[in-house]
Amino acid sequence: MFLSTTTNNLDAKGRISVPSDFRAVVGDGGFDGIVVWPSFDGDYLEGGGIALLENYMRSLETMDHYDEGRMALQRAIFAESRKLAFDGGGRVTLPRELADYAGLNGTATFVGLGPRFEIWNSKKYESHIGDVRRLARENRNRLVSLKRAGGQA
Amino acid sequence: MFLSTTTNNLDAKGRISVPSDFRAVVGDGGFDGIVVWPSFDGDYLEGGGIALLENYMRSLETMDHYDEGRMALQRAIFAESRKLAFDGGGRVTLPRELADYAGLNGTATFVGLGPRFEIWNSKKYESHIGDVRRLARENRNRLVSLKRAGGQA
DNA sequence: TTGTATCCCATAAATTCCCATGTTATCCCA
DNA sequence: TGGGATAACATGGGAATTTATGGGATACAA
Repeated sequence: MFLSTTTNNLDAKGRISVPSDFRAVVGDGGFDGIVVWPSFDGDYLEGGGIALLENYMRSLETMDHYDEGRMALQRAIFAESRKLAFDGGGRVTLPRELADYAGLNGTATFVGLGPRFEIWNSKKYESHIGDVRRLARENRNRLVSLKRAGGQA
Repeated sequence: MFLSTTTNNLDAKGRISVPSDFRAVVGDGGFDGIVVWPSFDGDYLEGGGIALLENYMRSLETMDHYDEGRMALQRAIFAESRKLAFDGGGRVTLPRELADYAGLNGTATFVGLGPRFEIWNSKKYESHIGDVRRLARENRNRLVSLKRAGGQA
């Protein structure tokens, strides 16, 4: 599970350290790295381990072959995804088109969201997170009912 | 279940002993430690075992993927949480931003609340607990009716 | 060649691990 | 039911390891 938020440097070669917590999560799937694609919800990147993409593939298989949504998801996620391997220091090299899409320069912010994570321009994320906190507070009552449904600690 | 209230020292390295009762509770989920995040409700921290976050994750997955509130909750909870592993002595290192958020220095107070717990600035908690007692007294009748409706105790 | 992608090495800072110690709680046995 | 032995806990300090990060050197391709 991807947790927490970390801001790391993006160097002149396009390299960035993946937070060590995140590296520990993606140790499965036989690929030592992460998978990243441009979000279709905004100008940031989404990513996860290879296992996440395999899950997506399995759920797509349950959808109708000519379902518009299915095809859109396939194109938006699979076609746009890049496999990024870790170097000896736990970094990946972010292809320029991905960095450009998310407006990344100097630093980038990894945001853990449970099963997947996002990579944001650090400044944009800071201005975005305020709204998120407000919305979360407004929706807190829905989480309380989840707590009741959800078992032990 | 997290019970009782304990005040422990927060040392210069940001380390603090997790009460041994609490450590016994979080032995599940394959992670030997706790998860802590800043409360939505005030300047203190909330925490629990990794299993609590996994429940949140499962429950959020049952909600509509494009629900604004769902996404806000996901961002606010997972992105703000930190996994804190126990050291050999049963302590965790509290990241500076969490300690700052809760105004912790010198000591901190762990408050067991059943499925989760809170971490407070000890002084603040002492002044807070007075209000809590008053509220509990005012709501005593509601607890009695619960007892009649429910099972034991 | 020129830009790009890999790989290797170096280093400062942060984090984790390990050991020591005083204190408190628990156990055991006469 | 007194202790006294034993174990568990909270806590401090230092050593060892891991991280994050920068800078070459090398190989490849446009």
